[in-house]
Amino acid sequence: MMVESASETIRSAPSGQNGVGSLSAQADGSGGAGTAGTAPAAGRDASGREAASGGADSNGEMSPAELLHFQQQQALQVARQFLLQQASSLNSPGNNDSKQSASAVQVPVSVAMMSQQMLTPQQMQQILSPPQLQALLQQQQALMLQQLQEYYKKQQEQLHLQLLTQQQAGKQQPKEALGNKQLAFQQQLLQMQQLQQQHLLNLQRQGLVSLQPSQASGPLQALPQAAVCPTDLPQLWKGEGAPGQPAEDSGRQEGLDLASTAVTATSFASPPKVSPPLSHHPLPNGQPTVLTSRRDSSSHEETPSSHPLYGHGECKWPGCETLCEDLGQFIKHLNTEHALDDRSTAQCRVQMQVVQQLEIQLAKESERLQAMMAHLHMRPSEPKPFSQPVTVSADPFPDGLVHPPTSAAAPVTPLRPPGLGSASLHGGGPARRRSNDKFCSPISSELAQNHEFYKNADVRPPFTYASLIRQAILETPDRQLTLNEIYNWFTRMFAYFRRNTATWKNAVRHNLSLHKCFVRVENVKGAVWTVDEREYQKRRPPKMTGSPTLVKNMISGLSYGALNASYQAALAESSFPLLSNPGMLNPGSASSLLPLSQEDLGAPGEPLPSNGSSSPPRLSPPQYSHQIQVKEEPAEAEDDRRPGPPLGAPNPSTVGPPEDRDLEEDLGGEDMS
DNA sequence: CAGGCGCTAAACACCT
DNA sequence: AAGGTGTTTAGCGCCT
Repeated sequence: MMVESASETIRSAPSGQNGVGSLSAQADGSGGAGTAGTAPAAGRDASGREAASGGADSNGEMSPAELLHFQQQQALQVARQFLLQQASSLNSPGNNDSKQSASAVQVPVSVAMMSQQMLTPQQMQQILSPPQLQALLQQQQALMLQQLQEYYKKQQEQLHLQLLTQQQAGKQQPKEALGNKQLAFQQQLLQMQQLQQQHLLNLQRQGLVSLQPSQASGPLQALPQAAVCPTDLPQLWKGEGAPGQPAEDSGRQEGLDLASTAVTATSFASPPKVSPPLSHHPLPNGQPTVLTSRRDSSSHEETPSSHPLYGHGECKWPGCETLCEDLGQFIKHLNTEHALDDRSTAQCRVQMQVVQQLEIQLAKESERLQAMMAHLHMRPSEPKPFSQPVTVSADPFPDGLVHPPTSAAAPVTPLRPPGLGSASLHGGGPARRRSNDKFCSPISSELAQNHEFYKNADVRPPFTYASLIRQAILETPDRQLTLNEIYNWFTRMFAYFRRNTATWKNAVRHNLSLHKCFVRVENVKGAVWTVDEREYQKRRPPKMTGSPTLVKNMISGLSYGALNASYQAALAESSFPLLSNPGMLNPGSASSLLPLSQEDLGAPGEPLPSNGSSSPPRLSPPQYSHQIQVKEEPAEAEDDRRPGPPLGAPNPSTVGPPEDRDLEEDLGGEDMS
C-alpha cells in the first residue's frame, strides 16, 4: 500500500532497467539505494538474477531488504516533507516543537523548495550532503519519535484496556478459554513492549530521548513509582488466567518480563521534552498519563475514572468511534464490542504491526543517523549518546582495510573529525556527480571521513568506479588485488554495493578493462589488478580552476563558511594518518598510500571546495609536500609503468601538481609486475 | 555543439 | 555446462 506512494515518484521508468533512460542517472545513481520498491534496486538485490526483479516488490510480502528499501524511501519522503516544513518555518523564528530547534536543520531553503514534489529520494540524496541528510533525518526522526510515542502509547493503552476488559469479562467466562487468549495478548503486549524498550534504547543511544538526570539513572529505577503498572500486569495475569493455566509458567515469566519492559515503556512514554512530571498519575490500569498534551492522549484526562480508550465521549478503539455518554456506558461498550475475540485480537495485531513497522524504520534510521552523526561529529542536541571511548582511530583506511566487515547493522563507531567531507560539496553525488568528486573530493579523505557513513548507509558513494577501484587497490599492502578482492572491498566498504550488486560488478570489470590505468598482472594464483598511477593521473583533467558547479555547490551549502574550516581540518586530519602511518606498510607499499592522499589532496581537482575560497587549494600540510612530493611530470612519457626512479628518491626537483608525484611514486615503488 | 568522461547494458571470448 | 573473468561496443547523460 504505502509502497506505491513511495516508489511512485521514482517509477515511471521502465523499472527493471532504468537503462539509460532519462532517469538512469538519478534512479540508478543514488537511486538504486533508497528506492524502496523500485525494481532496479530490488531486482538487483537479488544479485545476478536481476531478472527476478520485475515487479517482485509488488508481491504482498517484502523481503527484509525490500523492507529496508522501502523504509528508507519513506524516510526520505518524510525528510522531504520536513524540508518543506523547515523552509516555511524558517520564516517564523518561533519554531514549533522544541524538539529540533537546537539542531535546526541547515538546509538551503532553495533545496527545500525544490524538494517539494519534484525530487525523488534519490535526488534528495544527491542534492543533500551527508550532513544535510543527516539533519533531515534528524527531523524525520523526531517526527517518527513523536509518532511512535503516540503509537506506543495508544497501543499500550489499548492492550491494557483489553486486559482489563478481559479481566472483567473473564469473570464470566471459563477461565481456561480465557487463559489462552490472555496469553496471546500477553505475548503481544510483551512483544510490543520489547519493541518499545528496544526503541527506547536506540533513542537513548542517540540521545534523541533526553533522560533527565533523575531519569537517566535508568528506566528501571522508575520502577517504584511506576510500579503500579508493572506489578499490575503480573497480578492481573495471576489473578485471572495464570492459575490453572497450561502455560502458567511461561505466562508468569512473561509477566515478569512484562513488568520490566512495561516500566521501560513507561519511561519511554514520556516524551523527550516532557514538561515536568506533573501528571505521572498512573491510570487505573497502571498507565501513566504523561502525554496529556498530545492530541490523542489529551482525551483521557487524568481523571482516575477516565479510560485510555475513552475520550471525547467516544470509543477510541481503532476503527471504532462509538459514542458513549459516560464511562460506564463506554465500559459496557468495551466489554461487548471489544471483548476478547478474534476480531479484537486481529486489530491488536494490526496495531502491533504498525508499531513494529515504525519501530523498524525508526531503528534503522536511528542507526543511520547515529552513524552520520558520529561520522560528522555532530550531536543532535544532546550530549552524544553514543559515547564510546572514542579513540579516534587514526584512520579507518590506512590500515589497509583490515576492518572487520561490520554488518550494516553494526552500530557506528568513532567519530570522525568534524568536517563534512567533500561529499557535502558535490551535491551528495551519486555517480553523476562524480565529476566533481574527482576534482574536489579526495577520495581517500572523503572515504576516511565518511567511512562509516558509506559503510552503513545505502548511499551511493560519490566516486567513480575508477577511483574506487584504485582506492581499493592502493589500500592493500602490495597494491594489487584480484577481481574478487576488489569486489569484496566494494561490498565491505559500501553498503550501497552490498545491496546493489548486479550491475556494479560489471562496471568494475568494465572499468578495469577500459582504463589503461588498471593493469592486469598475471600472478601465481591468477591475475591481479594494479594501478598505474601515471595513467590514472593522466586521464584526469589537468586543472579545474573554480569550476562553476563547484562554486555553486559551495554557495548553496548553508553552513558553508563554518564547514569550510572544519572541512579543511578534517581533510588534513584524515589525510595525515594516511601519510604518517606507514607502519603497516611494507617498504614497497609505503609509497602506495602516498599517492592516495596526494591525489586526493592535491589532485588536479585541487579546488577543494572549501578551500576554493578560503584557503589555498593545497591545504596540504607541509609534511605533505615534503614527504611525497615528487616530480611533476611523468618524467618520461615512455611507458606507463616505467620503472621510475628508485622509489627511494623521488625527485624533489619539480613540485609540479601534486598529482604527479603519485605516478612517480607509484611507478617507482610499485614496480608492479 | 562537440568532445570527453562516466555509467549501464550487453555481447562475446576465454578459462576453470 | 555453468560461472567467473576480460574485453568491447553502444547509448545516454553530464560537464566543460
